[in-house]
Amino acid sequence: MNDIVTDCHGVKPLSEIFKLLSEPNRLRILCGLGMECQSVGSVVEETGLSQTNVSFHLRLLREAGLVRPEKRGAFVYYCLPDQKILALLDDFRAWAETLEKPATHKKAS
Amino acid sequence: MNDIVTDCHGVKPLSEIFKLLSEPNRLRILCGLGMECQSVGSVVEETGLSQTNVSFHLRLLREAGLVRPEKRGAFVYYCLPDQKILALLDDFRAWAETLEKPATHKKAS
DNA sequence: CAATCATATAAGCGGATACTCATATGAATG
DNA sequence: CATTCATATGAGTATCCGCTTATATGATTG
Repeated sequence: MNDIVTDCHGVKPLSEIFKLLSEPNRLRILCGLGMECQSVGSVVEETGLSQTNVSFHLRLLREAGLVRPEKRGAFVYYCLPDQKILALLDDFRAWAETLEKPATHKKAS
Repeated sequence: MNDIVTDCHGVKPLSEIFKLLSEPNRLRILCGLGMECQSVGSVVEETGLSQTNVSFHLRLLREAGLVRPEKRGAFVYYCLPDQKILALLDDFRAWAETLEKPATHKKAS
């Protein structure tokens, strides 16, 4: 296990995935697709973002294969091709909550 | 499980972690600390990055609690406070490799 | 087929960020 | 204590990225 330490040069593709997840709105969109596929309009409504902006984010996620579009009439529904990402995100969040940030030292005034 | 889908608004802190991991050099640095603590100079040597740049990245990682500094004489060694992140990164990478990117449609010429 | 609705794309702006150069701090060594 | 070594910080710059304002495509409906 932990093959990652044996090949620290192959982190580029992984970092690109993280870049996609590093944008709060994008992560929120992805997270919103967790329960079920959603149309673009539905995502717009749920997030409060502009339609243009949502389409833009969805495109990035789609091009990376993180979401999959599905045409239904005039609508396009976006789905998670693999629900496993939700578990991964949860694992990460659980771990993140255990992080102890260092004391920011302020001088006593 | 998958609490993340029940609270898509609390993704901000998680996205900040991902932002830290989204920079290839930063991820490479973190990855290099997997086996053992390393001094700044050692990281510089291993990555080929400038000392200033390494210090800059290490600061961000440190402030987030992802790495922990340890003074040893004139040197500062950086360590992973929690090796679990290596497993998480590996899980993510394994999953990322299963992603099917959509066919970029080119016209037949 | 004209109009409308759902979604996608293009161009541009403003802010964030990764990197460099210069410099500062702080420890070891003579 | 002066010099050197290890690391950290600050300012400046160039690039990237997210968002908006148009505009385009493509499907439905009358």
